[in-house]
Amino acid sequence: MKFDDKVPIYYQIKQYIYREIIIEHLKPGQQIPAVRQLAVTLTVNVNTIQRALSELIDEDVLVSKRGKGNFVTEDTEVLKNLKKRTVEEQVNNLYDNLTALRISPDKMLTYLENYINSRKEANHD
Amino acid sequence: MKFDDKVPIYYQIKQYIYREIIIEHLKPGQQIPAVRQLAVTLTVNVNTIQRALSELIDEDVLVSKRGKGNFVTEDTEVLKNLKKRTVEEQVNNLYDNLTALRISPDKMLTYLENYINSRKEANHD
Amino acid sequence: MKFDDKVPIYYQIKQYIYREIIIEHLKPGQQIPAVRQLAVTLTVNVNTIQRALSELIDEDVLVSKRGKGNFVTEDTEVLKNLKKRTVEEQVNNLYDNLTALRISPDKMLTYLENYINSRKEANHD
Amino acid sequence: MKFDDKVPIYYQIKQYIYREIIIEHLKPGQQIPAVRQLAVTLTVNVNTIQRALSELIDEDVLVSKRGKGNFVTEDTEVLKNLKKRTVEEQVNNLYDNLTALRISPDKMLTYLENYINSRKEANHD
DNA sequence: GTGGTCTAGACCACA
DNA sequence: GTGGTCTAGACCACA
Repeated sequence: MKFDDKVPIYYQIKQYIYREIIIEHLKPGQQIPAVRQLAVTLTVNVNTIQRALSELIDEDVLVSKRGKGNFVTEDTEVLKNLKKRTVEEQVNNLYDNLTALRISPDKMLTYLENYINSRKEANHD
Repeated sequence: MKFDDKVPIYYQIKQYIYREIIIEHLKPGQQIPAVRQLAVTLTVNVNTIQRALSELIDEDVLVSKRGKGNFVTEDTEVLKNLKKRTVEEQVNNLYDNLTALRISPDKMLTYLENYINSRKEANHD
Repeated sequence: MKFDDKVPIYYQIKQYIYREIIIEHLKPGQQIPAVRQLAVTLTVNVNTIQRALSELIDEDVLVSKRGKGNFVTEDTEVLKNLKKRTVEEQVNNLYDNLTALRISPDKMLTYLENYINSRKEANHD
Repeated sequence: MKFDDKVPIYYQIKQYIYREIIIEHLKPGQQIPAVRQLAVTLTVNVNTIQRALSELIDEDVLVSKRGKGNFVTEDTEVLKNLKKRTVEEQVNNLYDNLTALRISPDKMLTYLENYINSRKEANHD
């Protein structure tokens, strides 16, 4: 996995796990890979993984069982919020950043449409 | 100014200056505030400002004139690209992040529309 | 049983057994539940129970009889000390911790009285 | 400083800093010793200090200023709660633990009084 | 085997 | 100088 060196790695790992849960690569109640396994997969130090996980545990997204491993929560409320919060954050971000560039909401939609179309074409190559 | 403590401050200052130029708060050829002035305005250390500026000079967005100060470039090519690149980056970001969440382009547009509408209502309060 | 995850579980199990003996849920000379039974009751691994028990045996609080099981000691001296030591530890703890907060002995008593009264009221709900 | 090896060191450091703030060895708004200084004073690794501090920052008990250092909060609300919460926790603890030993509230008070008296005498030696 | 904690040491952003 | 992050490696509690 490639990391953006402008943002802490542990933070990017959190985002990665959010995504894996949201798209149900990691299902509710499922055990996530062992800390040492993740460290290898993501080519990152065990402590960095630990830091990400311990924040996810604090947020009740993961549940830690002593000596057994870490598991995705089964709390559907938490899971629903997770998706909602994550998507909203993205959209909110775009909106704020483009507004700061004095781009009107209408233009934002146009930009996004155009971008989507350009990607479609690119995929036809 | 508030900074996100997950991203280097000098980097956020660069973004800030990009914005000021794009929305023409800082016009082509205009002298930008003195380093010490910026440091006070942004409540940030002089070294941090320097780092941001020197990268902007490397990118030809700013031009440094010995003993006079720093100026926004007058190269219209650079300026046009600056805006285009900045906007595209934002849209690209949203697209990639929502795609990673398995959200279709159509749904992205819907999310953005809904968000825009919710903001309009909020502003009527 | 719920465990405080800041303290080793085997240690908390020791405390639990001390309590059961002090309040005579486990009587002098009585056989205590089998290791596997305790493991189920406390939802804890057998090894963890073993570790707690072997320390209790070392302390002469429990007596192990080959092939028969583990028994509460009948040594009244040991039992009397057990209670005394356990209570004293608690009181000593409170005293030390509050003294470290510069709270006078008089105030400690007041705090305890107030707390007891607040609990009484809570129980009337 | 001596640490109890039954409880994580970072946790004991948190308690230590709570105490220092409550007894105003560390005053509101005051800068606390540098991380590396604390590491030396408490003969503990820098990372262990960091872990304790970052939790205290999360709890708004400390405020971190980039490149400057860490400071005791000036939020009087937080500080008042800190003392209240800390004392209550202690008393609550004693109450629960002695109740589990089937000791009545009245007896608790007697035990505490006796203990206080025994300490007074000890000090006369 | 699994996670939790700690250490020694390094490098970086920021003041 | 000050804190934040990361690494390599160790040891321990628990399953």
